[in-house]
Parts: sequence; C-alpha cells; structure tokens
Amino acid sequence: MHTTTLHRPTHRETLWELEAAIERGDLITVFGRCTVDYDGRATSTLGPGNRLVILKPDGSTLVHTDEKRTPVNWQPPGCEHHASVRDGRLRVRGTRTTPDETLDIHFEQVHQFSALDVTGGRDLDLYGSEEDLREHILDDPSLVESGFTPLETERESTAGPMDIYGEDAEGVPMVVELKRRRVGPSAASQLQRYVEALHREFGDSVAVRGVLVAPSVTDRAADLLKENGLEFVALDPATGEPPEATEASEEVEPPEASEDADGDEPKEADSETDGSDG
Amino acid sequence: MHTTTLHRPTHRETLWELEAAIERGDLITVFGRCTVDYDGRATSTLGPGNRLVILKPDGSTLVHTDEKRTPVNWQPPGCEHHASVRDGRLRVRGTRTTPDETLDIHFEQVHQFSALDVTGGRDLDLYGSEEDLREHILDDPSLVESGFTPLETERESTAGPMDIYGEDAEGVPMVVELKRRRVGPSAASQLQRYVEALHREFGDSVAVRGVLVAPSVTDRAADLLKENGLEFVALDPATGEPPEATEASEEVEPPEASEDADGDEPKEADSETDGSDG
DNA sequence: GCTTGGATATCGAAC
DNA sequence: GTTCGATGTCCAAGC
Repeated sequence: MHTTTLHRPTHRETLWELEAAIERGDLITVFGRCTVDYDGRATSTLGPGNRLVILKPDGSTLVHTDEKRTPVNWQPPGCEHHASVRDGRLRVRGTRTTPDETLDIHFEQVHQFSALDVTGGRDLDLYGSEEDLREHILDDPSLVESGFTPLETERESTAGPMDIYGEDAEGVPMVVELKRRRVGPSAASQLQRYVEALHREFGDSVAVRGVLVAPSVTDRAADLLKENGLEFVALDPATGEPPEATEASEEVEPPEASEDADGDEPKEADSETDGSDG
Repeated sequence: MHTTTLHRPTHRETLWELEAAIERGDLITVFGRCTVDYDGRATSTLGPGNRLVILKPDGSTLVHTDEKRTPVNWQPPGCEHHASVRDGRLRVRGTRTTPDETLDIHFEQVHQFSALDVTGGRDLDLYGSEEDLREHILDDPSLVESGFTPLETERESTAGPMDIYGEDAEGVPMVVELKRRRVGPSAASQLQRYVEALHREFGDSVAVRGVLVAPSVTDRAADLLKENGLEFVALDPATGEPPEATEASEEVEPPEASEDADGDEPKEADSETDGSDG
C-alpha cells in the first residue's frame, strides 16, 4: 500500500509524478482549476473551475464538480492517458478509438495530486435484479399463473430473445417479459414486439399470450397493454411475491365484453390490476 | 481555496475532519480499505478492498474501484451523510428517501482523507444532441424530405409527445422521431406507438406517415420499420447532413427492381391499408 | 410527487 | 467487432 500526494505542486512536479503513477497503474486524482474539452460522439466545452479529476489504470477518466452523481465530463475504460505541459498549463489528454474520442483537461493550477494503489475485490454481490425475478418464477411458475409451464429462457425470435417462453394450462404459447421495476410504455411495446414475432412465426390463427411481470405499471403502459390484448402480473423482484398491499387489490373487475371479437382471445387481459400508488 | 488532507489518520481524526468538512460543504474523498453494503431498490454487498470514496455536498456518494467509469456503489444527490466510529471501524452512512435507500461504508483503515473546496462553473456547453438535430431540421425541413412542413414539436398524443409533427407536400400528417445515434428496435417501436396513436386520433381512414431520423439503423430495426410501413432518413445530429459516404447510398429510394412485391410503398402512407392488429 | 424519454448513457452477453 | 437489452441506470422537463 502506497500513496503519493503533492500539495500545490508545480506543473513540472505534477507531470513527473503523473507519468510515474500511470506507469505504476495507480488510480490518480488531480484537484485543480481547469477547463475541459471533449470531442467524440458529441462535442462539449467546460469553462474554468475547480474540479476533481480521476484517472483510472483501465483508462477510465472522470471529471467531477461538486454536484451530481454523473461526472460533468468523462471517458469510458480503454482510453490512453497522456500528460504534458504547454503554454504554462498542464494538459491531461485521454484518447480512445471506436469511436474516436478525445478528452482534454487543461489545468491552470493544481491544488492537490494523489496517486493511490487501489486493490481488492471489485465484484459486487447484488440481489433484486431481473435475473432474480426470473429465478423466482422458474422455481415456482404458478407465481405467473396456475398451470404456467416455462419451456425456454432467452428464446430467440425475429424481434430478439424473450425472457421466458412457455405455455399456459391450455397449451397456449406465452411470452413473459420481466422487469425489476415499475414499467412504462416502452416495456409494453417490447412485449408487443415479441408477441407479433410469434404471430408471424406461428401464423395469425395461433393464439399467443403476452404477459408482463413487474412490481407495477404506469397508467399509460396499462392502456397500451390493454389495447394490444396483453396481460400484467404484479411481482416483486426481491421476494418473488406480489408487492405489498396488492393481495387485496388483485383482480379488479375486468371490463365486460371487449370489442375485439376475434374469437381466439386467450384470456381476459386484466392489465388494470395495478394502476395504484402512482 | 482550501484543502485539508490527512495521511493515515486515526478513525477519530477522520471523524472529526469529516464532520467539519460536511458542515463546510466541501467535497470529500476518503481512500481506504473498506466494505460496502447497500439496501434500497436492490441489495448488495462488497467485500473488503481499497477504494476511493467521494462524498459531495449535494449528498451524492460514489465508491470507486480501480476499474470502470461507473462506481461500484453509489448514492444519487439528496442523501444525508453521517459518520461514526463503531467497533473500531469508521462507518460512513448515506441515507435518502423516495425510495428509502441506505449505503453503508465501513472502513477498516483510512489511507488518505481530503476535503476540497470545489467551486466554479459546472454548466457544460454541449453540441451534437438530439435537440441539435431537431434544430437543424426546423431550420431546413427539406433535410427530412422536400415539401415537409413541421407544424409542432413535442405534440401530445395518447402515446406521449412526438419529436416533430408535421405534414408532407401532399398534406399527409407525419410523425418524425429523432435519434442522435444509430437506432435499434426500440426506436422503431416508439415511432410505431406514435403512429398508432394518431390513427386512433384521426381514424384509420386517414393516412399517417412515420419517419425515423437518425445517423443509421440496425438490420432488425430496419425490418421492423418496413413491417410497419415506417420510413427512415439518415442524418447526423452534429452536421444535420447525411453521414459520411451516405451521399451515394440513397435512403428512401430503393434499387429499381425490388423483389418486394407487396406494393408496399412508404410514400403512399399505406399504414391504414395494412390494418395491423397492433 | 410521478411520468416520460434522452444520454458522450455504461455495461455485459450473445452472435 | 456489432447488436441488444438491463441498469440500484441518472437526469431534466412536464404535469
């Protein structure tokens, strides 16, 4: 464990230590008054101010102000760091390819420089993701519906891979799309794409059900589901159970006859079970 | 401009300076060996290791390893920071509400503590966004198509606000969806939602055209557009012109003898003849 | 406060 | 390498 710290160093001192730290593979922080110019997928400039700059040994670059979780400027991993002193300023440049991008940081003054030996585990153990929700359902498919039988995960279609493909108690094909949090219109569209792909695959005469599984759904998404004859089941990704206070509110009276008189409608799409607690 | 730095401080020393720095509204960095526990929208644990922790005066919290642009753990702005010493460890806790979330960082040892007075501009001047693409088109609507007339931006519909609403030379309503980068299936679905909303609004007998404007499109998205009778125009958000080497590759104009014998001509705005069930 | 969609999104997995 | 969807996405604007 080593750390190197310079206080109000000259640019030459900073340059020297910077190059050594990059060589060592340290994580570097530079606090100072600087301007920032970015050119790549977009273009940006940032006027002078005191910021915290972080250079990681994997090439990541972060420029942080005193606000927000998101850096005001950055470079993802894979970029190359190079420092130089020009016109009385310290320039730190990060460049990468695919796409070609350049981030230039010009320091008027460096208040503090540190080189840190960052080691140790970086693998997070996380729980409550969409994958956890999927495992809950595969463990107990009746969470989706009594009689549901999962047949395949990541089943391919012309619209892309489906989260869970299976069939209901009657043998009707079902597409299940999982979301770990409250869903909006885009999730409803995504499910609709998969259902349409199966219709093209099987022919329109074959009934296909689409079920969205998530803790809750917005009103507009519920409308979209209903318009497309899709269904919704409320489940929490962490517990695999219906979210709190939903047990009594389920099966809110589905509307009587839908005007869609195809004859092959698989089941009532009671998508408005949620709609609550917006 | 002031900075406070401690090297290998005791937990008590760190605690003292930490509380003072939070009070002052400084940006704080703590480098040390720690574990991290998060509980909120999901749950996570991170085993011991040396990491760089950043506490911002707006409540943002970042835990960085030596890799990736994204922090391994974090808290967005608005959380409250509190530090304490327990069981020989320094605990830094960030809590927030809506949703309820807690981030706990337990330091076994602090290698370096810094409190920084981060000031100065934080407003980025950025160019090349979707908004810039929109301005290019509003300046010169023929970029989309000769005769195109924008009538409204952010026009509301039951499917949400459309980027640009207008009409073509024949007076046929057009929805234009803008993307600053290469688009995939979701953008095609989004455009389709808007077109469907206008069909419901105007009645299926009224033709409506949907046009996606982006630098390029993936194969699958192109298929989706075609299936739904939607169109694509290639434009670069920064220049407002067709992307490089696209001059010769005609966008809308298909090669003379297309094997597609559907009679599917986008210009005829044939969405209503298709009667898509979606 | 919730909803919606953009972002220099980043990231990872499948192809 | 590209494509695609998840993310504790974050974030701003609108309501």
